Amino acid sequence: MARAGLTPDRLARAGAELADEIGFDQVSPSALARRFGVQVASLYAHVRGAHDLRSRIAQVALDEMADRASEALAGRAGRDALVALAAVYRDYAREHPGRYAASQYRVDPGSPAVDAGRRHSELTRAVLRGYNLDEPAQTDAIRLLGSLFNGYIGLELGGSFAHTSPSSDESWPRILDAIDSLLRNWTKS
Amino acid sequence: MARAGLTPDRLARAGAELADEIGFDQVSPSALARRFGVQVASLYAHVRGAHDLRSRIAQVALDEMADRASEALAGRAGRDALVALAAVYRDYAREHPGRYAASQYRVDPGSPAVDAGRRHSELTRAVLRGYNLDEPAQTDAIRLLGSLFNGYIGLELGGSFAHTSPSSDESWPRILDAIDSLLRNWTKS
DNA sequence: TCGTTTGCCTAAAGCCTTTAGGTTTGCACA
DNA sequence: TGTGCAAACCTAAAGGCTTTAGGCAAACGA
Repeated sequence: MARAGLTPDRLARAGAELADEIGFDQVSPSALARRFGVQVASLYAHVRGAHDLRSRIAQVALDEMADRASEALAGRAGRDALVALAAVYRDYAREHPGRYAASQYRVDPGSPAVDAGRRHSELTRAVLRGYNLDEPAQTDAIRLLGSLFNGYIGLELGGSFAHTSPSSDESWPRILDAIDSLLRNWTKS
Repeated sequence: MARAGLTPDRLARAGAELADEIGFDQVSPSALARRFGVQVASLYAHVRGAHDLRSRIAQVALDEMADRASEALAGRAGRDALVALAAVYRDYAREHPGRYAASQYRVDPGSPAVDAGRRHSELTRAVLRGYNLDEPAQTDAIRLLGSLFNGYIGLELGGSFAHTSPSSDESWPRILDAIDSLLRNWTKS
């Protein structure tokens, strides 16, 4: 009987692919074992259980997004950086809806995903360097941007903006323009 | 054997309470039957299945929030209305985390929850009357506000803003101030 | 070559969802 | 006051998912 070569990492990566195909909340030890042609119980040697598996997939997604964001922000500042960061998240969510859903998975404190969260904060902070905000406005702005991106993508993926005009693609850049202007004039608000 | 007096409505309402107690995704036909002291199969006479049950709970939550918002907006305009609407959503989410989670449940097109969604849009549109935006900026602004509220509450409930200063309670009004200013100057952006 | 570790297996318990079909309850109406 | 009927609730059962326990065999070091 040839071995499948399972490792926690390969499981997480395959789980991420599976999430994009069948939806994150359909991903389970059971579904993943099927994909590897392996008995369900075999997964439990590599992963503590369903929750652990999903957390690892979340981690994969958060890391991938942070990597993309890092790359996109290199050499950009101000409005350019803002638009680029926004595009990274939105594009990632559209290319990989399952992984994006995974990134929203409630992960328990102490997990490495908390660090990934911090990494995303820092990337947003980098964007804000172009706007010269001082504390606490900078933290407020990080929260605003995080909320807006998450919220917009969530609603868009949920279909809230479909079947209404203007299209979501048209609204998005105009909203970013408005936010750019807001950030440039934050103190004067 | 005394009857429990089940109806689709009572099930949805009890499901909403249960969601606040044990978390929305723990709510299931099985859990609800336990609470009513009834066999699981009995629920299937009133509700088509787990998905239908959760959709009905989502509906309850969306309606309750819209009712509160309606009341809160009466007699308010401009910044007051904005702050009041934001408070309705945020307070509801904190008082009823399970119900709030339910309101995010992906509901299929054609369901009455779609109308509830429209009702929320209209309430946001009412807030914007105080800012004199014309189309398509008004739709953009509705989407911005919806995204921001949903996003902020989601992150806050997920603990993303805990353990960092300033507290979420401090950031929130400042963010609303910034948004108020943004809306007042939208065209000039 | 042999032992040991490790990877994957079978088996089984316990939970959940859903369907099928039976019994009882209580209301409408004679 | 009885009687019939629709509904409400029940038992039974199939099938899926998660998790634990213990067994066989493959790979690897000595």
